[in-house]
Amino acid sequence: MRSFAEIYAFTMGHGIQFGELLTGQSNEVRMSATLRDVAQMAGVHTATAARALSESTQHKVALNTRAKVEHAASKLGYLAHAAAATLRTGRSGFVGMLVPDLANPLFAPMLKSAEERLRTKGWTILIAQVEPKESDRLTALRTLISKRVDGLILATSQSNDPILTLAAQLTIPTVLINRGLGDRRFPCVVNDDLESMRLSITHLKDLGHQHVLHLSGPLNSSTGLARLEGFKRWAGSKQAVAETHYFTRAAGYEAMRKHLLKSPNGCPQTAVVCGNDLIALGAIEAIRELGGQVPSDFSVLGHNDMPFMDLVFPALTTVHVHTDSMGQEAADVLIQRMSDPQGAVPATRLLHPDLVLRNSTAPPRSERMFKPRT
Amino acid sequence: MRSFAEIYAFTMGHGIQFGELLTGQSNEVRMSATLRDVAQMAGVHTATAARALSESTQHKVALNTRAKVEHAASKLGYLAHAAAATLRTGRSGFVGMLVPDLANPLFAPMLKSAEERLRTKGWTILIAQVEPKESDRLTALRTLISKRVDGLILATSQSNDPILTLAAQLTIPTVLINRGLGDRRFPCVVNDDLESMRLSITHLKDLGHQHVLHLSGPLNSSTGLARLEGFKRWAGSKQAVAETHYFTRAAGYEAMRKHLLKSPNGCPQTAVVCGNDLIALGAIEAIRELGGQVPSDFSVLGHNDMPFMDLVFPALTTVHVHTDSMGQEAADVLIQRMSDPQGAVPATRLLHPDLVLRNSTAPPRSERMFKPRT
DNA sequence: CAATGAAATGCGAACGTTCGCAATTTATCT
DNA sequence: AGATAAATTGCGAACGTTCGCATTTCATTG
Repeated sequence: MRSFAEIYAFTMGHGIQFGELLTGQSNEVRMSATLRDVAQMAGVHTATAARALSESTQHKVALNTRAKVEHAASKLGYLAHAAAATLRTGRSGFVGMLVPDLANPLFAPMLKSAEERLRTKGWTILIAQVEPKESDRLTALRTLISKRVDGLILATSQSNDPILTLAAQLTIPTVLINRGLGDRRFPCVVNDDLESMRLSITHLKDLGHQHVLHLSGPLNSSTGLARLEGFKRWAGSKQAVAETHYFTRAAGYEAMRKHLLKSPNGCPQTAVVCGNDLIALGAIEAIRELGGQVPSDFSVLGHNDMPFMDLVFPALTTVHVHTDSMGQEAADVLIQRMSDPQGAVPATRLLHPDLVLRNSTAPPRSERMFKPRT
Repeated sequence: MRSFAEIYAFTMGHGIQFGELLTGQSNEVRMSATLRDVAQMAGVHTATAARALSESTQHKVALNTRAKVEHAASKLGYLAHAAAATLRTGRSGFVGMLVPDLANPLFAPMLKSAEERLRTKGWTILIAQVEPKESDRLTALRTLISKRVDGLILATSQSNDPILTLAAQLTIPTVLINRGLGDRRFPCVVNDDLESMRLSITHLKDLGHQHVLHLSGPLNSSTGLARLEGFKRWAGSKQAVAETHYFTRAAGYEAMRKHLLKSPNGCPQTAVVCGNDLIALGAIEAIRELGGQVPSDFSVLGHNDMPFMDLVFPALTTVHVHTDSMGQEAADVLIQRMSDPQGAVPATRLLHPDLVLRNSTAPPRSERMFKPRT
């Protein structure tokens, strides 16, 4: 434990000065100096102290009073009580962010870049991870509302999600991220999934593939839906499609396995376009387990280009989604909406994806059918 | 846009009833019914309404008044104003979490599991990502303090971090996670890095390795330091060590490259024990670039077992750190401290790591020296 | 120097909740 | 029934900030 003197010298050097408030004995700081204390010490009224301390109002204060107040504030280690300000102003400085799964590496860059952007502008992120269960999602949202968030970033909305309705009703500035393309009520920041699929399918056609399977994600998610539409649009509606119920490795594994095992004559498809990278990883596992090789027996295409997809084996050909720009743009749009809630709802921002060629795609195999080993 | 009736029916079905408050015209909800509104509607005093609505006090209220109040509350879509409660009680229901880098996959599971645990107990996580810069870290912490967080989870502390001193001075319940082993002021939840190193070194010795290189992480982090100590302890202090200045792929690449190029007669080491998985991935890249193979020329051991380390090539032998239990335990300890701030500081919790054998380690090569291709 | 306007400060009420205490109602017991 | 205790409710102040408005101080000008 440092000595009192050391701590004092230390905090001084960082603009915090507890000296006057340390109770000599216990080395403990009085928890919170209030604005009144500061004002008293500076010999001014609380309102004046408040004005001196707030960026936006300090021009209304004489220079030397401001100095007095600032000195007192730092001497006392004054930190404004945010809750009191919130109560008075109605603004909290919070932005609520709802994500389905924090461990999903897809969301990390979004959260990171959004947080950065918002923090520099003075907002703090309240994070809420939400279950698939509808009532839980509503509860989570209500909690955030009761904290009086100034805005919301929703990365969790299924198509027709009740929480969207609630957010709309409460007229809280809201941005949908990675979901909800086409929702008229909110600005959205999404990847251009149609373009993604165009890139994917074009790539496969160039390689010579004729029969392609789409392992779509859950179709009650706007992402899953959009990618399926893109697939149909560019690959044609006669191509095979299997829905996975989650965007997970396990779901991809299951769906691929089931598909390979269901056709008695073997599988005609030579390539698999997946709703996301995790599904692709699962699909690769299933293919291997049933005696196939990637890419020689099946080309596998991922989607999103999560971290480390360049290091898996085989390095996954996938569509890079700019999740970092996504978080950033979402933050920007939200900041705009929070500053001017009356303004028109900004148009959806479509982010251009990039195809990343790696080693999980190749020309189709020569045999027409692939028969799984059993 | 849905019709008013639809929305009404919908929200009803989810326990929210805006009916009475929708201004017929604009379809807009009056932003917030207050406790006074609820009390008025129920024909009771605000205090009674408050008692009826709070879990902990509703036993003090007659059954039918409680019903009246609850009915009014749901009818009005009442949501308590958290800031007001905070102002009055001093409790915020917030836990602040400081992490160095949200995009680092190591922290995702910690955040996820901590959030889950805390949410079920009624806390909301305030997230703050902090720069390496000292003054920024202090600013971030001060922001959290001003929000009146009930507790702190710090995943960011370097050894001797000034923010620790600040947290200690303010006597805010605090838990260190993944860092800070041995700090007497706070409970810590950390991996047993000594044990990790024991497992790693034993494994390499069993394979027959004699000369081992340690690519340590930055030594101003307690993690880097602890692992280096473990390395020295189990491998002996005569073994080679190189410090990387960050826990990143790039830093691992640089350090490994530099090490391989610096010895004119070639490199005697046959195995590399890395401070974390990212460093290991970088090291592998460097080895490959200079004409080496993993594991035939060098065995490479990671640490942490981040997501997807089973899928990289070669699948990385590494030490699995139970980051999810870490988040959970940190949350539990913190909850305990928040409920009883006077209680004794709980002992450090050491989590047992597990060695995960995969394909990046093998018996040492036969040639004594490895000469990089230039 | 008085008059005028601008700049600086003071005043005090609100924001919505909770909590100790007092007052009231209801139940319990002799 | 009357007295006592217990359960229920009301009352009102406080938490710390901000903001409109009133007041004071200061500089400027005819």
